[in-house]
Amino acid sequence: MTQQDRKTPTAHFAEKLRLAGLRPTRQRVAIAALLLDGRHRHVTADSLTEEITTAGLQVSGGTVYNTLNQFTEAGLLRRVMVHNDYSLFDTNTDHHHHFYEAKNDQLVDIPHDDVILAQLPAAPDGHEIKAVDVVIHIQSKDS
Amino acid sequence: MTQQDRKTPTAHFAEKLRLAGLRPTRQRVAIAALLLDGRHRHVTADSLTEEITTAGLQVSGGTVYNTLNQFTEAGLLRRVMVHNDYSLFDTNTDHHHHFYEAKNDQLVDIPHDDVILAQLPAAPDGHEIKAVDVVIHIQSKDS
DNA sequence: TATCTAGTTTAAAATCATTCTAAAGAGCCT
DNA sequence: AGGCTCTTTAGAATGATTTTAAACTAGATA
Repeated sequence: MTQQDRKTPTAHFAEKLRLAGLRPTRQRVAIAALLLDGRHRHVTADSLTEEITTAGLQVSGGTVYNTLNQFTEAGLLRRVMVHNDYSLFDTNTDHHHHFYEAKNDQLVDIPHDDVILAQLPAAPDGHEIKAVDVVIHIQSKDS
Repeated sequence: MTQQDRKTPTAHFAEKLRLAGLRPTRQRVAIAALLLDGRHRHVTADSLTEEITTAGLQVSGGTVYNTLNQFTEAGLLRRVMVHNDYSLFDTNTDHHHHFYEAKNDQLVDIPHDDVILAQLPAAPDGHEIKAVDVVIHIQSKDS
């Protein structure tokens, strides 16, 4: 982040959205400021709504869902698939994998280098590989 | 499958359910006969209901869901996580991975040996690895 | 075989995340 | 400022899944 960015944080995120092909509306900039600040974490529509409220902001429920989907579509967020109960989004879009503990619905990042895929199958004819997701399901030893 | 199994298919599946700790009710045996015959495929609550109907059987919707969950819990089926729209179950519980094409919601098995994980991280303290799922997202080259 | 009881099934209602709707509002180009 | 399109909004709608309470059944026991 440059000094100029620090002076006008809103402009920084607005620009980021523009680059992603998204019109920087008040709501999108606000959500971008919360989610795209570089911190790596996992959010849900619900947890994000809570953050927004806590921050004293106001965004309708539908818009929270729309924004989360649009950010994901634009590559600003990444959807993580570990269960079917609700959607999880990862603010870290770099290539990395996850530990998942079902019991506590806990998701933990695994550094990129800690998983080595020595061999992958070729994609079926006419197809190409877009992404490889590794989810390591774990559980408490005493359970 | 032994010759005796062939003579009394119902008894075969009833036994299988008992071994899994599930009381072999009419409904569970019927569903087991459809899903646990050794064929490897992916089903949803919906597609299973259709199969049941086609077979001229009758099982309530709630029971289809319950049974799918119980079979999964018992290790007779495996839940596959590729999207949040509805649950997918794999009749192949052996260790293997998947190709997934989001556009057509198409899931394809990858033979066990075609993926080699040369290195895995240690599970977080106090935890152990229960399963490792690899999903390779693919897409049509011309899209 | 009749009886009992805990576990199951059922249809219907309830839940809950998510999407859709139509109307009001806001970027942004000229 | 004007205008056109994209967004937001509140609320309704959707749809998969779970829950409910009552009717039923597998399997053990007498």
